[in-house]
Amino acid sequence: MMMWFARNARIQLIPMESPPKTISYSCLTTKFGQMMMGTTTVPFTVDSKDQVAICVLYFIDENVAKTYDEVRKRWPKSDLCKDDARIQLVADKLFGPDKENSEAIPVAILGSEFQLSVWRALVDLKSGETCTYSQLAERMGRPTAIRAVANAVAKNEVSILIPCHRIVSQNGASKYHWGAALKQQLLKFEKSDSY
DNA sequence: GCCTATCGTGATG
DNA sequence: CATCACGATAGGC
Repeated sequence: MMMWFARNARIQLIPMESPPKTISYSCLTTKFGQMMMGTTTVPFTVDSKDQVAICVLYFIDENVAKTYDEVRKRWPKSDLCKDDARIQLVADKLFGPDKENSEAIPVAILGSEFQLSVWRALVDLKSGETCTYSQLAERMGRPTAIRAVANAVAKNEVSILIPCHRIVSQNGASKYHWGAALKQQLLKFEKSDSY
């Protein structure tokens, strides 16, 4: 069985102040299909050393070229550098046996305060747990900003790691950037205890 | 099903 | 700046 990310992997969200200068990327084969991962380097908060953080994680739903174009379009000012070795290193940390007690996975994000708070709320959702857009809005203390929350959810660059698939609409309609079918698969898998 | 309230974004001038 | 159109929504009818 193809490896999948650890169920209770801890995600450390690191806000960026500007788009990454360079994004090192490569493709991965996962249980739910091919993905493209991109990383950048961000400064540690404690010392001045840099660390590698994931800033892009897209499903490749058609082909690599199309997904590359999506990344290119989202990050027009960043240099995209193919770097299989670096991505493999990160992937080895992310996938495999349950990493429940291991170190947090650094994820670099760029967005408004509102978007950051939505994404932080998403990361708090546990595997197998779902939440509606309106529940999320209420949790943020912005009960009427439902559409705004949905917009922010949709801007998530890092699928799976920021688990936007766990947000569902109140009548089960539930859209997803990479297709409602994949979203259902992910949810079913997370509820099935088949890690 | 259609209609409308709602609100952060991004585009546009 | 001001304005406008646009959603991965929800609720009323």
